[in-house]
Amino acid sequence: MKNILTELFRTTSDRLEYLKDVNPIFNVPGNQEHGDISTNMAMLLAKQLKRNPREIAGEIINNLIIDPKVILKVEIAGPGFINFYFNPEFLTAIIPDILDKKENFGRSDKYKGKKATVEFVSANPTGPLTVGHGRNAVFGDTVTNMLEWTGYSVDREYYFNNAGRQMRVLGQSVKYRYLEILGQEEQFPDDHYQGAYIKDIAAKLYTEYGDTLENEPAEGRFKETAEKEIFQDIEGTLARIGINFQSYFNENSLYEEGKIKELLEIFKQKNLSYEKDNAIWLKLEELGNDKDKVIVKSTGEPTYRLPDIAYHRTKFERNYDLIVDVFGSDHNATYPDVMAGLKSLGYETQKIKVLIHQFVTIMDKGQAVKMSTRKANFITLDELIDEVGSDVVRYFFNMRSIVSHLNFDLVLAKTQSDENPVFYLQYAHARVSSILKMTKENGLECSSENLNLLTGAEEQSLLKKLHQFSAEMLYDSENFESHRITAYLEELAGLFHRFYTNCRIIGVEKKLAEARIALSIAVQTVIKNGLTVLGVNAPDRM
RNA sequence: GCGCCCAUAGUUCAACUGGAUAGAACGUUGGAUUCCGGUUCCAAAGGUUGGAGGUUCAAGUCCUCCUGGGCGCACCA
Repeated sequence: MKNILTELFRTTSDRLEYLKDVNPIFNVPGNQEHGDISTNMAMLLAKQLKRNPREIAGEIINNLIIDPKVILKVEIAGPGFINFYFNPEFLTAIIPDILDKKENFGRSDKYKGKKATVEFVSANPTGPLTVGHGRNAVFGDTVTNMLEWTGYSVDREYYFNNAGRQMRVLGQSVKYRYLEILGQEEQFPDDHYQGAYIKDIAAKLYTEYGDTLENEPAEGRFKETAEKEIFQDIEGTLARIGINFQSYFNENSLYEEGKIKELLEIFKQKNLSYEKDNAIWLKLEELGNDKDKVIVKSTGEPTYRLPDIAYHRTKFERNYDLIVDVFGSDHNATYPDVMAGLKSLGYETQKIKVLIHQFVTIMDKGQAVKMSTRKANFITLDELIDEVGSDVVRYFFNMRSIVSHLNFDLVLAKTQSDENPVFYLQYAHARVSSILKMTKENGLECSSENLNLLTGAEEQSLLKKLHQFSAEMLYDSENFESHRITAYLEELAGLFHRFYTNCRIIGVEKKLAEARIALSIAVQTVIKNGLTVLGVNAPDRM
């Protein structure tokens, strides 16, 4: 509907000069009395033209060439809104469109030919994924789906570092546990990884090698085995919620390919770095940030900033049109340094979109579940999936805007009733399948022949909602807001249940029944497409 | 102390470049259903949008200050 109006105003701007300067915004009013679509543009123009908004609105309406088959009525309301009412017959045209496009309905080719990369999860292999990683993983994957839905070709990328202090500690932790098995009880250091998975890895090494590793360094087989095992575990967990990465980018490769050295050289040549106290500093203050930061420690080891900048350089070199980074809020202070560094090198940093999500609190019976990674009393993502299943995990993590904290209610997540929105949605989808089965037994088919019979209030509301789907998907994708999809789907499912309660299919006249079947299938298709983008299953029976 | 984010109904959250009477779900209370799935539907009650100023024809939304919370302030990542 919005597209039609946009086109209408574009042609009208030939006659009204001032329409050329305004970007028309169309809204779906919350109140039905305000029409199907409304625009506030007359009010916006009022200021720059210094004229009465209602007068401008009248002038605009007089210049619109309206096809009565499409738009039934246009009116001026309130301080100067222009409200459009669509022709019910036009609204039904969405049904054959949906039935025709099926699983592709709602896609757009706006960004066809564009390439994007989405970096997410990016947890180093020091332990199993936590629920915090879960939000990152699900959101990142959904963003990828949304981008694909608008035409982008997208790579999912997982960036990790298997060198450095964290990993050394990991190897040592495993060795401690291994020596414990050999009977050498030593004080397990407080700052080492205490999770049970460390003991499992140590036990596995013992089973395989007996006591022959006693004198091996922690850096060797202990660390390597731990990394391998943990990565397998992480990949397994991600696969359970339908996430598969196209690429795992190892920080190490930046060193091996000389990218770090090269970057350091460039900073030096451009006079963006300097030496002080035996370390190399990046002139971030000069670049508009808080203060200068160390990029190479006095020990000769780079800090995370240098490889991070080098890593993002490779993203530019790989010619992505859009570079998305999904981070937890604990990273909110680190990325500005990286951005400043890249900008100083002349990269178009506006291509980078950093999405910061807030943390997750697990609520069980009204109580927040306390979590500490070191003490290993955190809930792993795997355990959460065991508890509630993949669909609920994916849906709940997508349900809220990433800027707000997420309360994950375990009790609610486990209930299979209307309290749980996932089941409400999946039920609506399954219900259509059930209807189709029943109607078939009654000799009824799906038909788009008599859609003009769909004039009831419930039917009209559903049709209008279906019209919004494509625009909603595009908007959500462009704004990286997957939670709006869940809100849309819940509204659609609600309208469907209402329709179903009030509009019978079996027992009414055949033409009407078959039109209603077509509408039901259209609704089912849209629910399924929305759920697919969210990564949630749409079952035919429950 | 400094930086980023947040504060909306009893609870969890929406509110589309600032728009019309701030919406929904759950919970609560009351009701419907001889039905194509009782995992459904309808209705009611529930709000000074944390507080105080400001900008605007119009502010939950923008600006300033205050209060309360999350995250971060390393030659860790």
